[in-house]
Amino acid sequence: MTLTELRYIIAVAREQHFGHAAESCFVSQPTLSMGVKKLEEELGITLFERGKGGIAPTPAGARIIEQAQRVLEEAERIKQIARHGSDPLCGPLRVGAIFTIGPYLLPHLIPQLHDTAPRMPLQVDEDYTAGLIEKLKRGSIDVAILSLPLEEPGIVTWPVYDEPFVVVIPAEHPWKEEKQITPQQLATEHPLMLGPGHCFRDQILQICPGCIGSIEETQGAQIGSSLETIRHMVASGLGVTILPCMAAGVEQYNQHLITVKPFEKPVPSRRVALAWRKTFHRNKAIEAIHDAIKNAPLNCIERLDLPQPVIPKSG
Amino acid sequence: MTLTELRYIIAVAREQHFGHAAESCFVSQPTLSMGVKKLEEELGITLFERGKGGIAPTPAGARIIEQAQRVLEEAERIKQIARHGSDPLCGPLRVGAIFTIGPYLLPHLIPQLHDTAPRMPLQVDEDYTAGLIEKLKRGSIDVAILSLPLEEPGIVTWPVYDEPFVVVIPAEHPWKEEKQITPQQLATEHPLMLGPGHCFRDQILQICPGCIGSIEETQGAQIGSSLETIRHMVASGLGVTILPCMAAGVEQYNQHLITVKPFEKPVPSRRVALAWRKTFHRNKAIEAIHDAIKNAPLNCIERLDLPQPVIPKSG
DNA sequence: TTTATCTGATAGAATAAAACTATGACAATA
DNA sequence: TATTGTCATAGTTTTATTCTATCAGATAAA
Repeated sequence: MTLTELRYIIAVAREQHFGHAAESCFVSQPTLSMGVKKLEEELGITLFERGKGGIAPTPAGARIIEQAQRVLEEAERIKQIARHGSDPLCGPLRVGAIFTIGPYLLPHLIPQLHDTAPRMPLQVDEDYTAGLIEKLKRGSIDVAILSLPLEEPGIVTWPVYDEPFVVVIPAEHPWKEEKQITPQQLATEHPLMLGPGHCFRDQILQICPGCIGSIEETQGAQIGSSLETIRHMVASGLGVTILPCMAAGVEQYNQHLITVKPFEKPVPSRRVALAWRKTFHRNKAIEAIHDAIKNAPLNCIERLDLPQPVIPKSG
Repeated sequence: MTLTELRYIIAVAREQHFGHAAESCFVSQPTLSMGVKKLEEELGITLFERGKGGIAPTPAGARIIEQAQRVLEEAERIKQIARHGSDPLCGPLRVGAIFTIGPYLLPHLIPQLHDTAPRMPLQVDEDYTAGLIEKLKRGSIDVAILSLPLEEPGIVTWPVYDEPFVVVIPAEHPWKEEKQITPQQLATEHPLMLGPGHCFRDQILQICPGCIGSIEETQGAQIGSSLETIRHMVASGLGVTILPCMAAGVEQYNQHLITVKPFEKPVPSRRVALAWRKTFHRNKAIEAIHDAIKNAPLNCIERLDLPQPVIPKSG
């Protein structure tokens, strides 16, 4: 597979005509035909249906043409970087975040970064911790926002803030007069939880080992697929739950249906950190994310204000 | 520039040694050296500092190596598509959304899609309408979520829901006893607005032409960079504003500081639609997004339930 | 200092790939 | 049936890539 071949198939898809496509690529028609054929042979599939009524991409061909366009676009960006220098705040940054942080934190970051790094659009990817680590290593994302602890060779972490957990109960729950809740109390109530894979689920089980009993009972539909779902389940009176404080924000339409209660001290919390490859060199970009979080209008978290870890030169 | 050359520079960056890099690429050392040199000449910059103490990428070189990795990763995905067929619900989907929709809608979509299309991770990109259109056309995103009207050659739109606007005022505002607000009333209060470029700003001005007077007065710091900022400004008593209903959800920490009032009928609203290239063929993926919105637990919007527009074969 | 040893760069030949021109096969149209 | 337009194939030329062999500079050991 070569970039030239990819340009050929894109031209064919655009022009729907081998001759015209060849012309637009400044090569002869047989050259282009051979290029397309060679790629088809390498991939082992037909990309274009050459029949009566002109040229049409096969279903798989259409996908591959889209993908080819991406490849060329990414390749073009190499030339841009070469031309416009290496300002780390220029060019998109791929940020991954775990499901239980992304939707609550990122909306506050994006406007901030719009001011501090206007030439650095964020591309957001939400996944489980395990998926983010794999994507980081593959180079598929640049930075991950996730929950500590994390020990991974080749990955640096920078703790940013601690996020306390809170207890969320239906408005008409027996605990509605309680000031604080203890983990022991919770164990008796079978709190609703996320499914396996979410690190937040494991954190709940660590705080409140008694909750383990509720897993069997909440198998299937009772296990929420997202914190939003779980909050709706609480609002519907299906049970109580533990949420990170940023996820406890009450939507307008059910603000009278749920009640948020703090934990008794010591308040359980999770430590949220940025993570990136040691070989990633846009430190200024990482710093921009960090500072955006620092300045975000969020009042329930406890910022840590640590210096950015310095990566010693390997070799 | 060739994919081979990109593989070479990645290998050099990884091995920090031309000879070892050549070995890992199964070519001779001079071949690899020449390839690197050729790429450096084409780009017009030095990628690696060859000096005492081994090989180190230059700042721009480091960026380019990262980018090269992305190019190869995207290229690799072509082979995957060829192997694993063309299931439209398999493989990442790049979704763009305007700033005033993304943060409020997407968090509800992601868990839905996690169930209905688990093998289709979303990659989210937030931008202005103009930026989204350009990215759509470039093939940099696959689908955009934006506000109508939109007439753009080569782009199809599918209206999904109408989102009413609401008026948001500080809790201790003179209007706190009003049941409904009229556009005429608003014009007297100089509502806070987003900066130019946001289509939501233009929509406000259309509903309430009297608001135009406030632009001069609110120039500079008074213009919010995001709806979140504006909401905080309202909570601080700096003024009133108009928000799309989904953005009016009250955060826990200021739920006593702001009040939401409906508009007098006819309630102004915006029509939100999906938009994609006519040449984009993953209709099932578009449908999955549409259905996820349809089933999202959002009660203030009015779903339209139209059929997906059929794109006639061009030719 | 001298001498191995290791680094990456260079030169010229051999090989492989890609491009061209010319032509062929097939289908739709006049 | 002839014509036109389509894309595929053949054979040749040109270009690019890769190889082996060798060089020049730096470093470490004798």
